Amino acid sequence: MLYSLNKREKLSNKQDIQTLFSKGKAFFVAPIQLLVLATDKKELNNIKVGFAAPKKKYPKAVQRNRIKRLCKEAYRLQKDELQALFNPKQSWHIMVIYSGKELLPLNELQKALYKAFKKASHV
RNA sequence: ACUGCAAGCUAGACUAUCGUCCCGAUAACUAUCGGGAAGGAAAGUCCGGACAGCAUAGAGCAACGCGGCAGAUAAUUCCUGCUCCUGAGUAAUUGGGAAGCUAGUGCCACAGAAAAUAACCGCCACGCUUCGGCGAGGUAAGGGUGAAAAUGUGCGGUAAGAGCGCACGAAUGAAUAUGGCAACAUAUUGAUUGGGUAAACCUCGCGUGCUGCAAUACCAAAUAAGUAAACGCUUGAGGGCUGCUCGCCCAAGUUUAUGGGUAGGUAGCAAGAUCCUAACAGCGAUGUUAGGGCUAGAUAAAUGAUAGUCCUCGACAGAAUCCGGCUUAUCGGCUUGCAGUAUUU
RNA sequence: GCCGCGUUCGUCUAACGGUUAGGACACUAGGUUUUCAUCCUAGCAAUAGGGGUUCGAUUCCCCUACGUGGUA
Repeated sequence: MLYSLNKREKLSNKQDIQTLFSKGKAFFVAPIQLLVLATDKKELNNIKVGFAAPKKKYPKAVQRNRIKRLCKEAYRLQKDELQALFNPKQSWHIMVIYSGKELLPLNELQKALYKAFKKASHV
């Protein structure tokens, strides 16, 4: 339970993603770009996350899968600390987009993700 | 042993911890247990099918594809084997293609007399002559151009020449015999010889109805109302109807713009032209029989991370309806057969 | 996923199967000018890659690579 990341904690509605991309606020820290949107929907988990990699920078499916897996792992291992940064009264939709030129190893990716979340939570 | 050619196989292994998706059971709303979880190309979408929807009285045209023979298959233009032509290679082997220019039309730049009913310079006899040639013919041996110039060489023949005749060849299609299921090959006979190009238009033969799982079916919601314009109401607008035409059927409203609105779920969807092993038939593609297995099924989309050990230190790369082929990418490793070179026996 | 279209100098483009692949802008050199700009002259520079048909391919055919559009 502590380190889990299953279907309920991921963005799974097509319309939610559309509104997130059109109305969400964007933050850029190092290789990671975040899209954050506060919603009024009442759900069990207060944070829903999605992961993405741009097709223009990574044309091969293997590369995109690799990026998304590493990002998921980095989020999963420090989920409690990241979730504590956001207001638990609202529910949040967050999209994590990796737009760096080269792949980072996992421990550096964790630090970068934490920095990005911290910046987004301040605003 | 080295270099190469062809065919095929493989695509790091194991342990521990945390985590993802699906199925089943127990719980009952998020847990536990058990089972399963990417490829040889999953890729490109170049072909062929399955499956689904729509269409289909019938006829013609158009469009597209293919074109040696036989086999194999659910099916094909792919595949397998063979025949012929041609390019590469010392060879094993391998790339390309194969109906019809004697149905018609077009094109063949530059050069050259002429690029297709051949005659510029030549050669030849005849007539005239002011002896320089001129006229009306015959001829295609010689000349140079070009990618290509009217079957090559020799002898005979002739005014000069010419397949005009002969000998030896070349090419084409025909008949007969032999071999082969056939394409075709070999031999003999007699015949003919006026270019190339159909991956030029085209002709002949054969094949193809169209669209594609974002197909399609069901549930829920919606496609509304209003306004404006055009055409029409049996003298037929429009639709069925698809590339077009004929033809057939239905027909009183139809089309466009504006306006405002939907896009969620379930099935399709994983037991099949199925996979593995063995035997048999066949040169092979492939087929038959026996035994065993159930082996991904998501919908923002699942296989990862960390630590350790070993080795040859790990390439290209990620399923989205499913199969058969082709093509392309690929670090290496292994097996079999064959060719060439060198050495030894 | 399925179905189409395209690729020519650094950029935008032209071409009947037949020249040394043409033009404009840009770049380089020279000239004109006291100098710069304008103008004039010359130069540089391309058929996406591979194979085939043909006497000869930018053009015709096949394969590959890349780009791009449609389809809810």
